[in-house]
Amino acid sequence: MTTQHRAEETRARILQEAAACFAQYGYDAVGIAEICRRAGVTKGGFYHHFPSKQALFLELLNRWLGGLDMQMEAARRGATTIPEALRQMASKAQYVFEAAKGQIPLYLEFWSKAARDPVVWQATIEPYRRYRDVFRGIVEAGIAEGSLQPVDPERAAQVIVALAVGLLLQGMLDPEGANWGEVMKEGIQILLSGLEKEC
Amino acid sequence: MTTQHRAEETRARILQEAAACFAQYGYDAVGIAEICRRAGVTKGGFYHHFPSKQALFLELLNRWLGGLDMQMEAARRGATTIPEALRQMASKAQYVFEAAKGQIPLYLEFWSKAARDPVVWQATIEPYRRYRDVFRGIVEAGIAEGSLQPVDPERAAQVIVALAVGLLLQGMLDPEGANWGEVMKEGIQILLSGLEKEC
DNA sequence: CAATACATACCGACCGGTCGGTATATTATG
DNA sequence: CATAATATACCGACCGGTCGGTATGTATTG
Repeated sequence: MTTQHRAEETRARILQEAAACFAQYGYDAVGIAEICRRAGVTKGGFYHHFPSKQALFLELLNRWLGGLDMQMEAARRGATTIPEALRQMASKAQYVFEAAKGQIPLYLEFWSKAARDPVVWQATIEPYRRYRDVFRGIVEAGIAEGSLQPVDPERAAQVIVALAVGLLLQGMLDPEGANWGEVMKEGIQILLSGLEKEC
Repeated sequence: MTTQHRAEETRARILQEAAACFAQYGYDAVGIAEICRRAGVTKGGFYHHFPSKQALFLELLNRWLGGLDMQMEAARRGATTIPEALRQMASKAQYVFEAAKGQIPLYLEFWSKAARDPVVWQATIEPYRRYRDVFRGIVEAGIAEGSLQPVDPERAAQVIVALAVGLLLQGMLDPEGANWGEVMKEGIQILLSGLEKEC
């Protein structure tokens, strides 16, 4: 096996263990030493792969956001009408919830840091605005194709994003409190009842 | 001035400055020393009033939650029909957003800690479940009085809370990105369009 | 004088990051 | 093909500094 490949594996192990540590204890609470211990590397090895603790954190953030992007793209492409697309996204969300079970605290960690650190903020706010724009485009398309009522697309998009984010948070605080994927579908359903043109 | 009164003022100053510090820098990033400096007290003084940093944090949390309770109670009492009550709460939210402007990161800090610390979690989850129950009761009442469609009250309540929480988060990440109070009203409006019985 | 409300001085643990060094793989050279 | 030169991957001791918390002193008040 090439050293290059081995290095990639080490790097991946660090990322994986770091994600677990951050999710469990929080960014500040977990030290580099602990991550190194769990990943089977020493501090020297760690700082060979990452210039700082924050850089490691940012890489985790970007990987997560990249995954979300792909999920959303796929859901939209696979649908014919706009309400259909939204419903499919809601269904996808169920899978996201399932996959993200113990990791949601990590996402909360992202947001918490974003509120303070300008660099993290930039990395967070940019895709978040992208999502809002995507949904605004979707709502606009829905209005154009006549399947949605002529609401303010910007506002509607904000509401949709808010619903998704809010459910993520509830899922974090009370993971066993409900089938959050189902609640997401129900929520989108209620929103669509108010948005769809068919009364 | 009595010493008792002076002590209360010192205590209040510590709480106030601590809230500002936590909101600005985050729980972990700000040290006791900084809070003391800004409050014009020394460490000895601080630990005379609070047994620990976490105790201070919990007191701030409880004060915030208590305030929310009162706002919601008032909104419900002042309305005749259920949709009316929800709309009024949405309007109140606008005021909450305004008042909480720079403090929302602090609330995020609460949630972030709640995901980890069992004590903070208990203090957070309990009123949060209370809110969900309140909204479930409201939706049930709305169905009973015939102003809302017969949806699952539990789910509807979860959706409402999710919307509120999500908007809080958006308001934190991008305070100047929108008039979040207005978006809240719009969101409740859309939800009600889907929930109200009038088609 | 007793109790309250602070101030001062200090402790020990810990943490992010650095640095000199080593072992192994890769490449260049003769 | 052998070997020298270099780059990569990683080690682990160490450092400056910070932080939550404590022990003890002192001034004020009832």
